[in-house]
Amino acid sequence: MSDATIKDVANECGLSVATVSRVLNNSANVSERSAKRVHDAIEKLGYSPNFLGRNLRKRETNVILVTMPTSEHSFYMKIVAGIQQYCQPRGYDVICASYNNSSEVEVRQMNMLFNRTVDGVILLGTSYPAEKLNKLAETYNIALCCEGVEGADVLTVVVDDEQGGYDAVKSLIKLGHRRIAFIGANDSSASSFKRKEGYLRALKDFQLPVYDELICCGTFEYEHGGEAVEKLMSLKEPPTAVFCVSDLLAISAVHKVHELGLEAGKDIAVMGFDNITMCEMMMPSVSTVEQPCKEMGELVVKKLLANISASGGEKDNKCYIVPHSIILRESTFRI
Amino acid sequence: MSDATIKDVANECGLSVATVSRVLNNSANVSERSAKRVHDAIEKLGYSPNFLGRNLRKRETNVILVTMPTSEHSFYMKIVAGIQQYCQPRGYDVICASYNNSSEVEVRQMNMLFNRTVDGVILLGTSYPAEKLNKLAETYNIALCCEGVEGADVLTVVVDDEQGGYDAVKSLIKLGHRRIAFIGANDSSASSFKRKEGYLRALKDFQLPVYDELICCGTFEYEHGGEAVEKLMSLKEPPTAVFCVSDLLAISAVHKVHELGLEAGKDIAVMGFDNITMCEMMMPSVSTVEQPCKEMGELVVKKLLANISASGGEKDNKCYIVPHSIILRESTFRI
DNA sequence: TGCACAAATGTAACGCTTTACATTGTTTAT
DNA sequence: ATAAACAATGTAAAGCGTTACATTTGTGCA
Repeated sequence: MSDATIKDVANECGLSVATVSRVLNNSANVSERSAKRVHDAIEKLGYSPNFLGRNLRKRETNVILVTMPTSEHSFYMKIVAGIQQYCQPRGYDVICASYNNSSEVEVRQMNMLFNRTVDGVILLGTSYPAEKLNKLAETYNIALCCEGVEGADVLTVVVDDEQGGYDAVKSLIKLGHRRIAFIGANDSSASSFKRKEGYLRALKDFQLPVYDELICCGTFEYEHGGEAVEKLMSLKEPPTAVFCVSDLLAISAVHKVHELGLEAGKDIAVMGFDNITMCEMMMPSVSTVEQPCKEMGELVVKKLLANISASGGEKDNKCYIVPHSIILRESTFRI
Repeated sequence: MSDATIKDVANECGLSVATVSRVLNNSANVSERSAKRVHDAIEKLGYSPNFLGRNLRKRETNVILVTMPTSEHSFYMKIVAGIQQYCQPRGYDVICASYNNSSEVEVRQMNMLFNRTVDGVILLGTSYPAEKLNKLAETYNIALCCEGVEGADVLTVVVDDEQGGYDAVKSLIKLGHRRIAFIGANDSSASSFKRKEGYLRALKDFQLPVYDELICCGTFEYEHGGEAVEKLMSLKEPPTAVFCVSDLLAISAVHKVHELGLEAGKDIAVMGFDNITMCEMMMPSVSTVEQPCKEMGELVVKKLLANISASGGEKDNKCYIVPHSIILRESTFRI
């Protein structure tokens, strides 16, 4: 079964391959009778068109690739869900590939773009520098989502990270906190850097001093959250609140707080960023800055598909900012 | 840049396309000098081979598809990580697609197999019945992982679900529990059904009575865990322990217990299945039956690739059982 | 020097589908 | 009745690489 080609179908029903192809693509100008004969033959032979041939001819694959630093993070998967939701009714397939934080693997995966295996790529984070991305965008259809790259004139969908950080810290201040710590990755991550900027601006706006010992820059790795908290709580004057640039770090922090015999949401307020599912499952549940993942996914792929269709010249390479929102849960409290 | 074809490269360097192709595939019998000329031309033109052409000719794509009911479950992603780890050094790419529990979407995704977009598929759960799978396996390279299908003679990698359930319940019994509840999906899920069988066998083995009111079959949805616990705890004689067929259900249960003002690991023991990352992050951390995800992923894809290579006849369609293990954490306790 | 053989390169068919263009058969308008 | 328009179908090229087979070039040995 099903190594049949369109030619076999044509022979089977006594029509030409062109007519069979027309039926397959339901083009105009094919008689009822022929259509039926073709369908019968397809049924009989268990024929399924070979997309390699079709795509080669059409110079398109109707497949969008989503790459991400790691697939073991539900945040990315939420975005993928949004992308899929938009693609499905439009005849596009979505495939994901995680490069496990290896830029080497990322480069390999981008080959799917170069060798025409996919029509476009959405990068949820990347190790490519801006110039490289700009160059790629000239020839191919690419987009960034949730992690922008400074200086990249590439279609991008992100929240306002700086403002998000600002709002998070502001909400902590409004709850009465004065000594607020920061736990983030290092500054080479655009989003972490910007969220820190927001943190600093909020302190400044509310005339709170910046204490260097309260600023913990490390990585996005889970462990870093706990380690930072350990350090913070051993200070002679520990913070009463901590803003983490990701929920994963926040959860790690909450955990460590508990391990230290303290209670998040009572002894120290913890705030994250992203609003991953786990925030609600934690006890205490974790306050955070929500990124509208589904909407971001839908928006970025909508724009990307538009670029793909508008194969002639003028591509949209704007940066779209989507609104974030503050979600207060049990891990924060009024002082 | 890079709409160059192999022909352009051939013209550029004054050699035939055959020679260029040989260089590209580093076949034997091509002179140093020619190789260099080809590489220079490729560099100059920014050429990247079109895989649609190549794959069409070679009748292979070197891509493996992994389908799953939902991508928002870290358990699946752990398996994918194992699959990727095995594939990467062997020149295969891995792509994932979630069908969001819609069999319609699943069917659509399987088209990638029929239309030769991928060389093989690994199904982490499926809505296909056994006969259908058997038929597919005749023509295509498919494998099941973590969720087997009764009666499907298809390459499969799973843990012994029945024994896993047995061992989980046995460990609860050893901790002194006598009234042990069961929270699972309905019996149409093979894994849930088997884990229940194991639960029942353990009760029988240790001469404990089966109480129907302690058996809660519903779905794999998060909410079901909490609802079941609510029901269980309102019984005149509530259980002292509960075995859940998945960690997600267990976590939901732990949550509800907390909401009811009780404490998991103290007032009631909760045990899950899978050992997803979240188990360790919970407070209390959740006891569970570990499935060796990475190993399962590696094994299933190893066998699948072997089948793909052995294109002639004798395919391996055995069912491989990998060992599970019991992990006791804070959510269980000695009574 | 000439022959046998190996290495390097080229030619062209093939894989599968789509589609511009050509052809045949019908219908409509004049 | 005849030309014109149209619907249905067919023919063959094109899309890009791979590879069996053919050809050319080069090497080693008698």
